[in-house]
Amino acid sequence: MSETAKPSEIVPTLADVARQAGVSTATVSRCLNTPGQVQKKTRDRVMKAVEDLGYSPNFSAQSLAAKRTNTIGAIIPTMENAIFARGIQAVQEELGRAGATLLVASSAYKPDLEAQQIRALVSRGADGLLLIGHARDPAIYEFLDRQNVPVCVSWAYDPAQPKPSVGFDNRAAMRTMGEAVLANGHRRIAMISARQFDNDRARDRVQGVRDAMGDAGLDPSDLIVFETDYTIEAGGAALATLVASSPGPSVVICGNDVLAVGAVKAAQKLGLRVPEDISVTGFDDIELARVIVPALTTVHVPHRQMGVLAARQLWKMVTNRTEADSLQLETELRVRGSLGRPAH
Amino acid sequence: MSETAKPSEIVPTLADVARQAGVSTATVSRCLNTPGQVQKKTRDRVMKAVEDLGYSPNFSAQSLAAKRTNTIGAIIPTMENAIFARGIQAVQEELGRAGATLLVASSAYKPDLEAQQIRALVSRGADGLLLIGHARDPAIYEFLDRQNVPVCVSWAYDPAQPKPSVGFDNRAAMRTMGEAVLANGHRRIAMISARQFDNDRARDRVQGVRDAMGDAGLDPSDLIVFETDYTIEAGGAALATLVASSPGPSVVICGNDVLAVGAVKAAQKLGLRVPEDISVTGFDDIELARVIVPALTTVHVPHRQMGVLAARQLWKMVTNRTEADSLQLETELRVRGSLGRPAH
DNA sequence: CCGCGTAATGTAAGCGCTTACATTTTTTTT
DNA sequence: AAAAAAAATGTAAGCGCTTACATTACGCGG
Repeated sequence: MSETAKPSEIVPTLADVARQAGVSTATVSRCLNTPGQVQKKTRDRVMKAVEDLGYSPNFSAQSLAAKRTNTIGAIIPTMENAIFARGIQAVQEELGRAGATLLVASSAYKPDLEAQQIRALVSRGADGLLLIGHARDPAIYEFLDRQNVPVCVSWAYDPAQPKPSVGFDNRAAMRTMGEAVLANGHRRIAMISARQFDNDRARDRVQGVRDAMGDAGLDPSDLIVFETDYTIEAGGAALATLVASSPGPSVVICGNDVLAVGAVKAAQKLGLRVPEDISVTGFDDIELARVIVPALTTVHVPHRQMGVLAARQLWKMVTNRTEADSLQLETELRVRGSLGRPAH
Repeated sequence: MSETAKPSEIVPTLADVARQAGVSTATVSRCLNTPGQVQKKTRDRVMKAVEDLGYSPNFSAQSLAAKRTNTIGAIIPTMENAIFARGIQAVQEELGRAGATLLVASSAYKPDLEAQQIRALVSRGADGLLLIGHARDPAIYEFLDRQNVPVCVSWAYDPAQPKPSVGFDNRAAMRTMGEAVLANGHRRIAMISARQFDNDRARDRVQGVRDAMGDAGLDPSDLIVFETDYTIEAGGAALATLVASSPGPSVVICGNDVLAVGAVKAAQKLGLRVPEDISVTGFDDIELARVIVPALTTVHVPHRQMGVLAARQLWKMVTNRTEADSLQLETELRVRGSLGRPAH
């Protein structure tokens, strides 16, 4: 059935449908887009022709003519972390409800790759863009403004930033975690984080822990921060390095659950019991956090809800051509087995 | 910086660049697409104009005129399972190397949603489509043939099917698992699977276990199959149901790792030790499989490699406008702690 | 310095659709 | 039943780009 497709078979166009139905192309177009405007009898005839010919509109032509694509672009750091996968799935569903399509690209946490993807999505006619975190080259925002493409930032919340954001306060969330850690009596605190330089969320999370330390009368600069990639292996390697130092930390606060899982596994492999010998905490509350033993103490983030709200906000910006407000979501500390009191 | 964008700011077009550089639009187009054809001096002038104006080509116009989008569409069942996320990430990277873009949609394992997404991607001008598994309404393949859109199937391998596939033999892979289970002495075998009706991979995996049973002189129809969704919760619920039956199974073979993780967790919650009281196996070998204790005995699938090969194959079909061959990948049984000998 | 072949550039015809505006048909009003 | 208003349909001008073909510029042998 799928020999080298017959080159004679030509894909039908609007004009073909119009001819077949004996109407003008305008009428066919209206049947498809604003069916209310055309008489039932005509419409039926047109729809039959559409059916018979197996017509399917050409998206490029459509958006070229209409100057609208009903498409939203999203660029996430990676598809391999469940938090983005889940959030973006929610965005997709919500946009689908509104009749829009989502185009997803991933940047592998690389700013220049992200810039490239942004250009690609814009040139594809994305009506709006969903970006993760505020931090990026101002030139990008200028470009976006010039192209008139509305942007909504997510996975972060900061109304002071130029672009509206739908997300949570990473710093405050991690401060809560820091407080819980301190309340357990920990004083030798280390942190495994993503690179802070080009990742504002990572930066905020580190700052949150420092805030908690400062509030407790400790010197925030005592916090040991180890920067690495967001992978299980990297988390494990980081933990190994940290415990090898002296004095080793009694708790390792991880920038996300993936790192934390790596850390727990590595600790156990080194013969350390979690949390008796060393405590570990995460961030995000992905499935992994509850599968691992002990379960991770972590910060629960409502990823799906965030996706839904971000989608709505962005779509509002696109359809009304107005700026939207920032929206803050609540996170919640989930205390589970991986956090205990220090040994001595 | 991003007040309601000034409506006066107009997005520059090819013609604007041409005017600014004092050349024709054809020359500008050539500078961008086939720079070799234009003299260095002219090219520099044009590139400067492009830069100055911040010009970025309009994708719709481009593909409308060129009848080519350099875009591949992929429809996966879900983004929430790491196996697809990872494989698709590899596809994306490989296509990127070839200068193509990947558009991803997910169908939530729903055939009608998948059909809709296929139409959407085709009308967006996807030059080719990557689909998961062979099983779908023949009308869809007819539509695709009519539209001249090459298709490559992945996550499955069956050269007898009309469309070329890049993947592995689900049936043979699961037969290997069945053999390992039998070799451990299990005779009361249950399986938790996805719906077989519209999922050929699930069907093949069940069949694989039956094959192994038949070979061992057992009655393949003795296999108890419980069909449910591919989620941790569903896997747990399924296990609870299975162990409540009498005689309970001594091993539960799961259609994938996600189900298996749910099953292990549920068994442990019921006070059953894995594998002493009950064995559990998975399929895919995702990260979760090694994080859980005991680690899952599972079938390792080279997802990234599969993605890379599928991408190449598909791109070859698109650029050469020819059919490509099917490619078979090897899977490998990974025996870990979750599979043991039955209690008695 | 002419004529020729080749390389560089320009001209203009679409690609398939939407939509403002013009025209025709139907319905409503008086 | 004619006039006015409203609804349905048609006409045709683009949308921003690519590309076949036409034209011009350039380099070189004779």
